[in-house]
Amino acid sequence: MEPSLTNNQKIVLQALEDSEQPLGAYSILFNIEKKGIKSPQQVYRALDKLIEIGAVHKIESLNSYIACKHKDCKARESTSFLICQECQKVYEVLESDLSDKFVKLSQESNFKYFTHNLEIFGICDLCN
Amino acid sequence: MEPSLTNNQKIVLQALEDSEQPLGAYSILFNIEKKGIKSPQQVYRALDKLIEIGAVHKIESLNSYIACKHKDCKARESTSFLICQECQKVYEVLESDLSDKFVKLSQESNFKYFTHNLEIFGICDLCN
DNA sequence: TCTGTTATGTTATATTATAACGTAACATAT
DNA sequence: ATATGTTACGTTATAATATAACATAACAGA
Repeated sequence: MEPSLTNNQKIVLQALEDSEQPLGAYSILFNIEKKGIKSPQQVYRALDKLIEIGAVHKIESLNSYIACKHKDCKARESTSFLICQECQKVYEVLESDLSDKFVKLSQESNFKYFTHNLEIFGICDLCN
Repeated sequence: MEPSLTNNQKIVLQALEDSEQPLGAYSILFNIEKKGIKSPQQVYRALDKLIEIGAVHKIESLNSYIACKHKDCKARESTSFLICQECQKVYEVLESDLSDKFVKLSQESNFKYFTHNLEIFGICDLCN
């Protein structure tokens, strides 16, 4: 079942969905001040929840956030991205065999795999 | 040929080498204040250079840094880590076929691979 | 209605990172 | 040896990212 979003969460999510690029928290805040959101806290709280339910992912190396384009995304914790260094767009990769690969890789070090974060940088189709 | 390090760079690198866990920049600063390092700038500058020559890597999701244990590390840009959620230790993975895998993965989206950052979270051998 | 839980608003502060400026150290070309 | 370019250094200030802490509101279920 779909979790219902609060007003603030909807506003933050909408801001991310309207953006081609990932947005930082303060950039989101700036975009939605006209809608009554006044403090970083409100943004970060909404982001926390949206990330928890998989509607938003964080790009760690950019300290930025994107709306997930996939319905009911399973990437609550593990995420894989292609990040274009030219246009800044982020493409989420959904490859279940990636996790398999990482499980195996981990095992070689007797490491118990839980989650992963993969960020691939390069040039996207459109910019090439 | 080995690039020679300046005094500040040596001090920062030593702090990281002495640590079992990755350290944040301000944590490094705290550790080496007694050696005359007084400002974040000095730490960040040293880190920039150390990262550039491959002696130090940044763990993006932790905003922290580790000394590379490999001689003349080739991971100037692409890095792969196993991060233990129990003891916080970070193990660097050197698998050249990872890059190959990511190149192929990228190609499927007509994306031109440059570099990557992989962070795998789980439990290490010692903590298991 | 009481109570527990979740969301909200708000102020303040912590944490991480860079900008900007002036000076020093040093290599090397004249 | 000195002028010049480059790299490093020291220092102060500030930007950018994220969380703490506290009071209040909204709401569901016992």
